[in-house]
Amino acid sequence: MTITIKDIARKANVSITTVSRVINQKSEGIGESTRKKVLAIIEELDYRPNTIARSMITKQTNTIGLIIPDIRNPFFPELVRGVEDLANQHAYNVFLCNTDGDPKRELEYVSLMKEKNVDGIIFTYSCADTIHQLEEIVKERNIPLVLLDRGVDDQKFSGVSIHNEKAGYIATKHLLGHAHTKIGCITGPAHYSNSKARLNGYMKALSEAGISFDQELILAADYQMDGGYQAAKTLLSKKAITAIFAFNDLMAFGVYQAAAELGMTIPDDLSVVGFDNIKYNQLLTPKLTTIEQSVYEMGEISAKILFEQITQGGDVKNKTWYLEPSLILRESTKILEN
Amino acid sequence: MTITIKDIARKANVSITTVSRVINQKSEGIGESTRKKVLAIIEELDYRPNTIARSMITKQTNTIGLIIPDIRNPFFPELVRGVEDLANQHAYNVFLCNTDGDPKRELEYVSLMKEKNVDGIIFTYSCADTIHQLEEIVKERNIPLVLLDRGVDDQKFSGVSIHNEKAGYIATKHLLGHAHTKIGCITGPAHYSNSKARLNGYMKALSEAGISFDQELILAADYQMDGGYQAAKTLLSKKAITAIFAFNDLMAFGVYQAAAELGMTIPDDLSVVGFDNIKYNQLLTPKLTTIEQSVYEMGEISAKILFEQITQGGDVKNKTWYLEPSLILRESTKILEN
DNA sequence: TTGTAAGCGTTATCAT
DNA sequence: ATGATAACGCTTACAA
Repeated sequence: MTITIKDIARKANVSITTVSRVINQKSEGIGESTRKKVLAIIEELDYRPNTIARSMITKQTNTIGLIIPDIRNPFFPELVRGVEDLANQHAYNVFLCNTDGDPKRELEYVSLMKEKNVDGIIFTYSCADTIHQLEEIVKERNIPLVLLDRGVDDQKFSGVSIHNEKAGYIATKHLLGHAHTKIGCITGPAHYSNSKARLNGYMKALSEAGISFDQELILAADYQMDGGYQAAKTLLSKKAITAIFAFNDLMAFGVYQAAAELGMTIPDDLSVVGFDNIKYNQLLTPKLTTIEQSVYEMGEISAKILFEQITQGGDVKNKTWYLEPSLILRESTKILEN
Repeated sequence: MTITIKDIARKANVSITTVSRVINQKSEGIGESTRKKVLAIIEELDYRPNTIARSMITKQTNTIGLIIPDIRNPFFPELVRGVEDLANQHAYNVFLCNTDGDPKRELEYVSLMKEKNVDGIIFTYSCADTIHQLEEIVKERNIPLVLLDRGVDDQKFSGVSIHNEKAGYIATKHLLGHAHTKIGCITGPAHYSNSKARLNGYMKALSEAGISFDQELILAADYQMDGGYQAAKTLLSKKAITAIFAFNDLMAFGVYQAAAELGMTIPDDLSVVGFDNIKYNQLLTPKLTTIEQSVYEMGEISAKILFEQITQGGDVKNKTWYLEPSLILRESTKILEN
């Protein structure tokens, strides 16, 4: 038998109300002697309050849901850890949910989290449609939700993201500064807001430099290594490209493979810029120049915003937070000679 | 206001018992007409039962705890995904907990999970002491627990792990087969059971080959990249080593770095075998020969065992499951010439 | 086939 | 300073 507040009360010769009071540190109105007595018995019996019963009344579970596409994508472990660490500091636990970016599963998990009565949700969604239904599901019970990395620009929810347009701009500028003008671009899925914003940055840099935009240099892929590989092969075969900007590191890895197959040397024949600064990408030869995202921090901030919403209860104004991107210079880019 | 079973009952003109029955698919004793009526109203009001209230009675939360050292260690995402996928199939959610291998946090999380009334725990612990206190904490309430990757040999709990000794044996055998006799060994922390077992395999292969064991060729590190780097530097400076067996890929990456710094070429001057077959380690040049662990599968199996224990309720016999290791031949090992 | 009522382990309200 | 008791939303005997 698990031991309950009743057992403590009985053994201490007090009411369960009193026990409840000492448990919850209600300082007012508790005799010092009884408090000590109760505490001693709690200790002795190693009693832990049943959080479920407590939740029933308080409507609080000290639990949040973290919904992401796939923890195996090396972008996410850092982020998850940032969230979990902050949650842990607040005595919260986190449910981890993998959707694979499937709209159906995304919505299912949101509903599931609601059923589990989480106090809040942190969500990286993939499908643009999701957000509409999301509003409906979430708003009815007014459960705090923070959007992560994607779709934060709508301002319908709070959100945290890197400043993607600026990042795209910086990366492209770097390549332009190295005399490249034929810059291939491997984007993420066309409907991802982060991919769109990065592309805007790319185009802005180009137009500032007075270089006309060539649609044929742009190819959308899937943020996966193999997608990057395929796109690079296509890109490199049909155009005289001297540089490629891949919208994430995974796809940049694919570019490396394609280049190797085509007998091109990086950075001599081809400059490459990635995005994310995934750990261990410095294992590549040559090391990848890339845009840094402080992913751990992103997780932390999203959790911080979520907890603000949770504690302030409901009708806080949405916050959108943009992290500053920075370019990590390594060895995969080079000034174009000829 | 959130809508409850009462609302449904009232609107359907039935008792809450009846509603409860149709929710829980108790087929017996429900009139087809009432069932339909109730179902319609549930649909109409988009009613979801409160899982918390349900848990209070059933003592089941459909939730498991997954306690690991650090999701950022590339070994774990695969594993976590394996667990989560299987959990999801069973309509379970998983709490993710990162301990950093800190004994205090390990125990804290176990207690926390107990307080959250999880139906079971999957646990990768680091500290050998942990397991004793673990028994006490867990056994009292008889909560199903499956050990992962480490410490499974004690048979005090169910567990899943690769057959580490065999793996160590295979890796060493491979190197011996390539005429290497001075084989350096970078192990994990000395008290980790998986590291010990791998070392046993190493020694077994050596002794079978009639090669005397040299303690100086063995160096313990921390399963981290930098630890591998440091160990390799020490190892390579003091002995004429022609091959290194690193007990995980991360440390093997460190070996690559050390070799590069010392002007050694892999595999010409040094053969390297890793362990884990982490994704993207094929990005290395040359690609790393390593021991494959089916980590995703490991996660799945652990969850499978856990669910068996959960459904069979308590006093099932502990199961220990060993996965077969296999050697992935790539480019980092070479027959020793001279 | 359906309903009444007890109970799960807490917290919150109102007395005392 | 302390206690009775209702309430949280559900499941489950037991009755009808």
